Amino acid sequence: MPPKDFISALEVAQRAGVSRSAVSRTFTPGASVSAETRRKVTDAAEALGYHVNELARGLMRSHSGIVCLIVSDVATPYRSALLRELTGKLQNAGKVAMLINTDRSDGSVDRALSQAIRYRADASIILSGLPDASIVRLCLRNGQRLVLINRDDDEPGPLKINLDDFEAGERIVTAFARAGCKSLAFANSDAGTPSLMGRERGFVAAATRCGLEVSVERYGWTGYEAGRVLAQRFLTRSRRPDAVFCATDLLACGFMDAARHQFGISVPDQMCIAGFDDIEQASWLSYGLTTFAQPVAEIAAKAVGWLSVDDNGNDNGLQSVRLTAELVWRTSIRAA
Amino acid sequence: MPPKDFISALEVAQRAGVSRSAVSRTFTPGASVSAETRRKVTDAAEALGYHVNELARGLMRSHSGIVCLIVSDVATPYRSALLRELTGKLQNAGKVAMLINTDRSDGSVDRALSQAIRYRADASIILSGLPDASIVRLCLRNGQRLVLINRDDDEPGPLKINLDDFEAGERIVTAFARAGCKSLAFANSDAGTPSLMGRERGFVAAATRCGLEVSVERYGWTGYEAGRVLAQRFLTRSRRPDAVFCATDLLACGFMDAARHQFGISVPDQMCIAGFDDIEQASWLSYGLTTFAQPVAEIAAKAVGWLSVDDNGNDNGLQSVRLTAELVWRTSIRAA
DNA sequence: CGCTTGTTTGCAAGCGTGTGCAAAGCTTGC
DNA sequence: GCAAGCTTTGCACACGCTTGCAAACAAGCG
Repeated sequence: MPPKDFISALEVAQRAGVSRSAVSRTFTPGASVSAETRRKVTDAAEALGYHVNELARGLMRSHSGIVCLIVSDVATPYRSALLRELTGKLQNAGKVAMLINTDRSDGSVDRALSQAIRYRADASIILSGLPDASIVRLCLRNGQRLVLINRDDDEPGPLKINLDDFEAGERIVTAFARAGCKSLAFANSDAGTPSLMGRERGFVAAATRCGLEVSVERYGWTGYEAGRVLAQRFLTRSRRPDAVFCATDLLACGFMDAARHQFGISVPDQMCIAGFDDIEQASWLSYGLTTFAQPVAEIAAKAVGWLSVDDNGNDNGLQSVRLTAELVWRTSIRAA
Repeated sequence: MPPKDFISALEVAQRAGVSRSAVSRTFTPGASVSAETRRKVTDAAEALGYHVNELARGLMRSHSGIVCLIVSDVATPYRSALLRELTGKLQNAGKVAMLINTDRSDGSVDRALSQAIRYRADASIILSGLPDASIVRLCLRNGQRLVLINRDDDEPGPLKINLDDFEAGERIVTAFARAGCKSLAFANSDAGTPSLMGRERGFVAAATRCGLEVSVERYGWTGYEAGRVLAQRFLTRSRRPDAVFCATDLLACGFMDAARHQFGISVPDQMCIAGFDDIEQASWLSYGLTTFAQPVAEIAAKAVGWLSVDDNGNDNGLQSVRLTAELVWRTSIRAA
């Protein structure tokens, strides 16, 4: 098999007996071509197996159609669900997703963004980490759009999509109180993300306001294993909490499993548990976790929608979106 | 903020007081540049915020550095784990991943591949679906490499990575037999994928060879819900199986949950269960699922490695790789 | 038929980069 | 001091496409 190069528009033009511009226009929506030549061109293209070279096209137009998704922990249920929504919606909008995995540590968000620039991405959507202010400015200066999801940053320019984490923390306190819980606990990771800390602050604020005992532990990454460790810490205390809010569903699953299988605690009879994210596993029979649902579809819709607003200068002022996480009731909190 | 276009090599050259070729060579590894000019160029580039335009570069060289990952059900644990490995390894190899989501039904793998062609991807890795033979040939003809993971196809050209599904099906039968199980069951999805069917065929072959009772049910997609439905079907029969092999861990989780919580069956005492994939949830305390581990890291390594072999014609004959799925023992099968 | 208006079409100038080629510069050895 | 050899540099072309511009053409109208 000879590594024959790709078919070019010129070859199509020659075969169709028209000029190169004609074939270009045929594949440019809204260009002026007669039905006759359009047919000749598409026939020739079909026969030759021609596909427009988006690289060359992106060189001429100033936009490439590429959108970078910058994300770590791709394999995590919440992240992958968001990824599914984003890629689906991006494709519907005629864009294509370039996935950059920032699992490796050192300043890799900045490296990811610089790669986005090298490929002249129209936009970048950041799901993990926080980029340096200087590179953010660089992106914006070159007309690259930027979306930050659940990463609070005050730099103006990027669109920031956040949840009502603080209020969620408050709301779950009243749910616990209504279930008759007296001694509350917050199980957090020590990642210190603004969203995680927001949930924590709202939770302890509401608890103290209600005169309820409340304590906090932070440990490790936001995964299942950390949940088990946190359970260990809380449940070996002399006085055990009877309600615990986990900053993440994964933490909650680990916590619940440890509580049940290692400490023989019955949920929700002896202890109420709530989580955050509403990952698929939260609805599994073994967990039945009452949790706050991340509106992933809505998040993705907002992000992609913002990318598609007209580029005619009017930035339409939108800088920040705040969505609410709905509490979905299952069986890990006693009925009132 | 003026949407000033990106900095080009020309501007860097002017500022550095050298020719444009010099700056091009500075950013081309292995090109001939003196230390003096290299310094001048990198300084100017730094000051101006210059980043090589990979689109233009890909136009000149015939390879773009882009590798397409074509996948459906991104949010599924096994798929997202594979995705994590692939993106990580691709980046280490200096490539960049373009993610194409084929969740939408109609012939979308073909559409995905045609997009890969339009962006002149160096290669495509297909995790889901099976492309049409004609478009496969088109890709190959243009020097695009193709990797099929767990999709058996006889078309020569692409690299095919598969597991020993049939043998795994056989091996689990002996595990069940050793645990004293008499009545075996295979819970499958009705997707009919070669890998799923391979497990099934190996399982029933070995079971009948051992003179054990065996029955098969197929239903729905390979997810948790289907597992629950399959449990319903098997466990409402007059004669219940005492060992069931689920084609997928997600099926197994659904099956186990239904068996325990809806039918009060104790696993593994009354019933042994095994799965396939070794997703993270399999190791969670609530499941402790004995299952075959997909060697995701190895799969990704093989795939990416194959993409990086020298392009100097010698296709090194490698067309097909067969990896073995190791059985990891947990607690869902009784000890011998 | 001539004039005006509107639609197609081809030409050619870019877009930002890599790279072969030859000129220029530097080093070395006699 | 000069020829030979090596390294560095600039020129100019190519890559495949879009698009402004003007020429060509078709149509409508008096």
